Amino acid sequence: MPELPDVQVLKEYLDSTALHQRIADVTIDADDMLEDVSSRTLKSRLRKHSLRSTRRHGKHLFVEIAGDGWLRLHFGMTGELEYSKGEREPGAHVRLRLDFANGFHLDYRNTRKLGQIGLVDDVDEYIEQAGLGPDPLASEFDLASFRQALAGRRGTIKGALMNQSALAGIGNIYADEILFQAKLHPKAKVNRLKPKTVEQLHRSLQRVLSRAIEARVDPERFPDDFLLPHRDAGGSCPRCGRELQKTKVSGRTTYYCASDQRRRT
DNA sequence: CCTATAGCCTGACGGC
DNA sequence: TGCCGTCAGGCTATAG
Repeated sequence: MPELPDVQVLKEYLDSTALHQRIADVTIDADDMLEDVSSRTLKSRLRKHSLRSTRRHGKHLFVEIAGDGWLRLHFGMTGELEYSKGEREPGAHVRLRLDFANGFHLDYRNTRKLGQIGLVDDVDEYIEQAGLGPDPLASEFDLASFRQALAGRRGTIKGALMNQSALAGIGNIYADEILFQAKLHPKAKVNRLKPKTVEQLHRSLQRVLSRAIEARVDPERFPDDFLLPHRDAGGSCPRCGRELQKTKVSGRTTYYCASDQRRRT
């Protein structure tokens, strides 16, 4: 699930709950999800420190450990965070639990283990080294940056939007939504797009991501013209009412409106 | 540069 | 009820 808007909501959740408290204990059950760090090291880097701030880039959440370094969380398809109080043992899919001195704990849960937990010294360096593209919600991500991100690419626009080294943060779901809002066919070729289309796509992209965040990624609070709540077999287009098409683009299940998304340039 | 494919891991769902 | 195949919103490695 967690794409850029979801991770932003998780970031704000963490910001409003788990910062500035001493970590009394750390439980890890995620050996195969740990990225370049041992369970032991991670534990000792976290314990007795507190979390100071967070940053998000694309689908990655970085949590500053007072003292030094950053905890990097990637959520894969099934990752989530929960801050709560209680003595209960971590549930089956809790990969990381931070117990705070105030009796609360923060759980990073991930059913399918497709995410990652890591430690990085320098966030910008990590982004660079991981080859992540720009974050489309960063203030400096203007039309020129978007053009730059698409420059020299071929293939489908949907594939390009989901390519994390072109742009960081868009996944299958939001790619569909952005293309729907831009009234563009998901198989349109990137290098065939008219400047005007790229401009419109840039607007749709920013609008979709920020609206989703405003709605706290709750489909019930999405604008009425969003595709996402209808993105299911048998779902119909919120604009024209026709049944949505289901197909594969760049290997991913894709829903679109054959009538409203005819444009390919 | 691109695509398609398989694989990582687990749970939900539909068909029999 | 149980078993089995399929599929899922991430990402990588491989081959072409």
